[in-house]
Amino acid sequence: MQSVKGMNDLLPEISPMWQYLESTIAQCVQSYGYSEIRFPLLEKTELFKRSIGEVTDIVEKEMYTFDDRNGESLSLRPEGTASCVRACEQHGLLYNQTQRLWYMGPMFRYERPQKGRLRQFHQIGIEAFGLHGPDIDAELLLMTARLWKMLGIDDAVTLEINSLGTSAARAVYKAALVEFLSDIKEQLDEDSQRRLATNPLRILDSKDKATQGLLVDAPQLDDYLDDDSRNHFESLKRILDAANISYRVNNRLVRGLDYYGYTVFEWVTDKLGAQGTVCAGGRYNGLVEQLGGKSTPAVGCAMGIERLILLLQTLEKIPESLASSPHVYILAVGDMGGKVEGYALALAESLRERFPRVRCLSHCGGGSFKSQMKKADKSGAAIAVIIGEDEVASQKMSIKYLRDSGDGKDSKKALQLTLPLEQGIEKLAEVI
RNA sequence: GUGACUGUAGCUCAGCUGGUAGAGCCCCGGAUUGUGAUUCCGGUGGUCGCGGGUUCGAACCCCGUCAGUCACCCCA
Repeated sequence: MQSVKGMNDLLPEISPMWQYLESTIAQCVQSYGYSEIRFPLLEKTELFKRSIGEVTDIVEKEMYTFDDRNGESLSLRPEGTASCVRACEQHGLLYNQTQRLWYMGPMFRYERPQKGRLRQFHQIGIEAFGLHGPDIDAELLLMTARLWKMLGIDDAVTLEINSLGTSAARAVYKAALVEFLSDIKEQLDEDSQRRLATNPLRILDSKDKATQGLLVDAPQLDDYLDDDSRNHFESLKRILDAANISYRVNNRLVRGLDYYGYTVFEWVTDKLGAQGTVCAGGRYNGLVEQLGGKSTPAVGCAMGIERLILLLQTLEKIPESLASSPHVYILAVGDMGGKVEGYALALAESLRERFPRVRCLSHCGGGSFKSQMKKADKSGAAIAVIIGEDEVASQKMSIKYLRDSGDGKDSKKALQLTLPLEQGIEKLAEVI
C-alpha cells in the first residue's frame, strides 16, 4: 500500500524541523499580537466558490469535492482565508471590532505534484480584519521580514509588491488589456490564448518569452488605478522605505484568487526551482461582504511550510539544537527473576518524576551487555546508566559518561561511577 | 491535463555490446566471563515496479501499464 499521490508522510527524521519552524512562526506572529484561530478542514463547497471565484483553476479543477451522506457538497479546504472569514462572521468576531488572527494546517489541492507543490500541503496564514490603512499592510510585511531574519533566510528571499486597485478599476483595465491582446491573439502562446478568455490578467506573468515581448506595449495596470488605490500604495511604499524593507514593484504581479484588490505581494526565492513563492498575500476588502457580512477591510497572507522547510534545508539553516538525543539511556543486565528490569524501570520513572524535561530511554529490549552498550551509544545519549545484579543488590546505580568524562576529557577515559540511588539521581542533574 | 527523465536489498547506487544479481551504509552475531562509537571476521536480506513479447537464454532489447521525480500549467 502506498500513500495517496501528493500526500506525504512526515517522518521522525524531519519532524523536529517542522516543530522548529512552526514554533518560530508562532512566536513571531504572536509578538505582533496575533491570536490563533482553528477551523475545520471541511467546508461547504459553496464557501470556496463564492470566495475564491467560480472560474478560478482552484475551484474549477483542483478541489477535493464530494457529497456527504445527506447529498450536501463539501470540499477539503484549498486555502484558509475563506474559512477564516466564515468562522469570524459566524461568531460575530468582526462586529465593530478589529481582529488579528493566524492559523496553520493542511490545505488540499488536486494538482500534479512537483518540487514545492503537493496535494496536501501546509500553510500558515495571517489575517487582519477591520483595518483599512496601509500601515496594516505594512505590518504584515514587517512581520514576515522579521520572520525571515529569525529563520536566517532573509538573504534568499525578495519582496515583490503591486496594487491591483479597486475591482471597478481592475475591470476597466482588464477590458483594455483584452482589447489590446485580442488584436495580436495569433502571436500569443497557446496557454495565453486560452487565458484571454478565462483569466486575462494571468497573461501578464506568462513565462513565454514571445508573449512577454508583446506585453511591452500593453496597457499598464498602474495607469488605470483610482486615486484611493494609488494613495494607499504610495503610503505603503513610504512606510516600507522608512522601515528599510527593500522591495520591487512588479506591475505584472497578479493573484490567482478573485478576492484580492489594492495591495498584493509575494516573497519569492530563486533557490527552490519553479515554485519559488514562499509567502504571498494581499488586501481583500470585499470578501467579508461578499460572504454575507458587513463591509470590512482585510489583509492577509499565507506561507507554504513545505517550501520554507525546503529553503531551510537548501540553505542549511538548521539549528543544531534540533537533534534531540536522550540524556540518559538505562540498560538492565541480568535477571534475578525480573528484579533487575523492575529496578531499572522504577529508576527511569523516578528520573522522569524528578526531571520533567528529561529524555530517558529505558526498556532496552534485552540482549547482551555489549549490544545494549552499542544501543546506548547509538541513541546519542550523554550517559548510560547501568543496572546489573550488583547494583540491585546494593541499591546503587552505575553512571557511565558516553560523550565525555563529565569534566571535558575525551571519551576514551570515560568516567564511570557507582553511586547510591539518591546521589546518582542528583548527579544526573548535571546533564539534564 | 501535457512533456521529459527515472524505477535493481530498509537506504545510496553498480551491473560493459542479452548468459539467470553485486558494493557501501544499516541491521544481527563473534574477536575469553558486566562495558559503546575505531578495527577485523561472519551473517540476514532482492518476485531486478508490474504484465506481455523477441530469444536457447532478458535486470539489460520491444510494447503496454503503474509509480516516482522535474518542468509546463497553476500556485503557498
